[in-house]
Amino acid sequence: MGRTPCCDKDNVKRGPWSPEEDAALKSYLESHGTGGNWILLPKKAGLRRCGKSCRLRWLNYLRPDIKHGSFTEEEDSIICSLYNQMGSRWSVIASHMPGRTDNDVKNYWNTKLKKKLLVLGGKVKNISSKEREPTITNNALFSGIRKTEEPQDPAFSTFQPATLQTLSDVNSGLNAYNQTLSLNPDQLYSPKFLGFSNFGASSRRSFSTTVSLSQEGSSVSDSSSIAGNGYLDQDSWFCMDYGYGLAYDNNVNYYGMCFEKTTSEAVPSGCTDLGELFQAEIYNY
DNA sequence: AATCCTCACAACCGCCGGTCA
DNA sequence: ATGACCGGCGGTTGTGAGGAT
Repeated sequence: MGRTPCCDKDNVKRGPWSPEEDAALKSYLESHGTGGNWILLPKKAGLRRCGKSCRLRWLNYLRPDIKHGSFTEEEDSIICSLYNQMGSRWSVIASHMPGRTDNDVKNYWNTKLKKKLLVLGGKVKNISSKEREPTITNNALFSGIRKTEEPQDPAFSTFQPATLQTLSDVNSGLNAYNQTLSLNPDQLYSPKFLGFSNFGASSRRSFSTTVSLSQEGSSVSDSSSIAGNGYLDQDSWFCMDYGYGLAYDNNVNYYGMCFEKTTSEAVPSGCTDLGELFQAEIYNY
């Protein structure tokens, strides 16, 4: 026994809404509201549509406060960061972006952002403290990681499945990190994550980046103080919280950040949660 | 010009949780 | 306590436009 359907599927119109239907729905809602019942609404409004369909059309398209048009880089960063924190809770993510609907955000993620980010080939799994074994490479954790496209840069054609070690056994210090991570306050959207930008440029890798950090990752917030020349070349690593990141340059060429091996070298001073810190290799996407 | 392919986005489907009789 | 109903949500599919061949 399934649930009773919300409407008679044989007698309702489906598919794209016509301008006339839009006008009828909008007119009715503006003068009467929903009346607390979407199921009865189409009949009252003279529409041969399912109530759910009316609700969706209104919420996702007809509502006056809907923002149409392209997503901004700021919105990109918000989506990526919140997705990193909470996963596919699109309605919650959309609630942080006035004028955007959960459907908008979901579609945008699925059609654009995910492709740009999924160099990882899958969502990065969180690692419990139990799974963290200092200095032990844990291939299994990242067995699913792979590039989704051949790298543009021949230098990265030898991509190997990612491996991972924690940094929990390394000493604190600055010497391993000779790249500048300039913190851009404009990208600080939430206490729960930070934006790093303006890595500077090498001849091959010019980009700024927004790195999503979990709450614990706030411990790396002073990474901007890392001494360096502002350049990140193809062999460079940088330290970030567990998660994944989005990087893009001024031409909106996206890079993925693949968490990979760690080093016995030091992490920046101020990184207090070493168990959460890994290194990421950056790949062209 | 015709066909195929890709992409973006709108729309649908089915499940879940809250509410209420 | 139970079941029906409804709204909300996330996953998935459908559709049309535009580009490539």
